[in-house]
Amino acid sequence: MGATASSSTDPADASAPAFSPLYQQIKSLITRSLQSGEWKPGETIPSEIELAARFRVSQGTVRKAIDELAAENLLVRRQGKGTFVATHAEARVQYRFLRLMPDAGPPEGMQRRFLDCRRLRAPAEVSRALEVKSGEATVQIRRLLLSKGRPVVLDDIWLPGALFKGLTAERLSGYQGPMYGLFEAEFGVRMIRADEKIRAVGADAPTAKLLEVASGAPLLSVERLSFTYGDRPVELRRGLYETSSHYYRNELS
Amino acid sequence: MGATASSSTDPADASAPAFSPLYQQIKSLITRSLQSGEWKPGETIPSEIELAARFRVSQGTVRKAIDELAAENLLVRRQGKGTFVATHAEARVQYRFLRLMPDAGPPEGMQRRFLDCRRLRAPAEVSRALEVKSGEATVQIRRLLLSKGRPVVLDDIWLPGALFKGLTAERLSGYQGPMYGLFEAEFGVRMIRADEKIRAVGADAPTAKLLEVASGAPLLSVERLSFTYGDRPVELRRGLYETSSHYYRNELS
DNA sequence: ACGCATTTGTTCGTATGTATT
DNA sequence: TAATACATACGAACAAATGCG
Repeated sequence: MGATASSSTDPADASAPAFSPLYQQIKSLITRSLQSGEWKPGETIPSEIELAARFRVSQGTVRKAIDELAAENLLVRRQGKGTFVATHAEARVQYRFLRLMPDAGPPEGMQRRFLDCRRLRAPAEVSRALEVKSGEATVQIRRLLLSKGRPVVLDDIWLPGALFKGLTAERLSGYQGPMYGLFEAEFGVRMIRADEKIRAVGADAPTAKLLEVASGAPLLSVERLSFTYGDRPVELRRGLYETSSHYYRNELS
Repeated sequence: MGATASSSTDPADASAPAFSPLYQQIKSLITRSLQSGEWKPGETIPSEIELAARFRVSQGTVRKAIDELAAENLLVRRQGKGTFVATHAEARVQYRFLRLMPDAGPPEGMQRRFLDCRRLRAPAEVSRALEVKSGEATVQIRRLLLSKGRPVVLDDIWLPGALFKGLTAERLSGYQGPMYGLFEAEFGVRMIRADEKIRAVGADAPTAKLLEVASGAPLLSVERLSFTYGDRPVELRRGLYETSSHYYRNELS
């Protein structure tokens, strides 16, 4: 068997944390290539046959590894065409992270208005969440989303400054398409999954003004921590949603 | 080859809606057995080998069918023991439907207090959601969930009366464990998945009194429609959550 | 329009490993 | 220890979708 895979005659793979099935090892090798940028979002990865040859395992073993990566939404399989690196430029992917739906009518692409984009030292709470040193540089973005001209979402976003050098309000405004698409295309940071904590809160005065609601009006507070490869947190976001004609959709399954 | 599966020499399977892969056909046969109650929640289903013999296909094909059913949380595989019908009596399953977490401390089992359980004709909105005829009998339940003695959740639940004959406040109060566990054990109705619509609302006067908050206080409104086998809606639930020391957890992946 | 090569999808068979009883 | 059941791994063949010449 190949050099990479475990072997009954040569079990001395000192570095590995523990035993794991072959397909899991292949899976982590593929993940590493994704992480390193060997294959970029939207591109195809090598065919199953090629990967099998490269890793010196059977096609079925590669297949099982890819199956799991596809189930985790890191890869997308397309019969007859190949296997592609998932990208936030695709509609399907966007709806995984965009949960606010209008009460009536089809899902809408809301207008964006960037209110602020500055660099500042991370507050304690932010640095803790993003796992950067306290006081380290972060990018802070504030934006409004509007539906039919009326404000619906106020987002405050924090990003680690080290990963997003050169991010400005102009870059944000100029980019068409989802913000996560910009992040992956321009900064090589791909959001894989996120945890959210949702509450109902009353609007404070400045927020009420921005969202054009009465002070104290009930708003949905959505606190999101997003992760990239290797479960590294790379975005903290706090959104306030005005839900009188929109709702947050969730599917329990 | 069985009577149901397609065959290259005998493609005349008139009844089937369309062609589908063998393992999909096996999957739907297994689903049918689950639905009919041939294997009950918590029990094992026959081994892969036995099922392969029963359906006249290879073990690998049965395996792929079961893989998908396990991914959909209808079955649970346990190496060395067998494959089990999923049940709401298990902790893992419960947390798929129980999203409210305390800000501090471990997940808690909240106390329940049933305020009401009556039979009445379905209001238009309810009958539409549950897909029963307008005015048909439904069961309506109202309950409070308490954490450390303080009310946190007010639930209003509607069920199709035809499926839940004999459901009373006493049955509900007497049953230890999750309500969905009662439903599956006593009424043979298993909740498979659910759609939720979440908003922020202000507490009206009666609600404020029950939840011991000020009138107009922001509450999370969670409207849930739950489905059983075959995507049949069997529960409509509207919850109001007091989120000053709890939050609704969601994972985007 | 047709056929061919490529790629993923399905199905079978077999052998061996690991967990449970 | 032995039997059982799921898990992993390999190999092989054909089907279906796609794109190219």
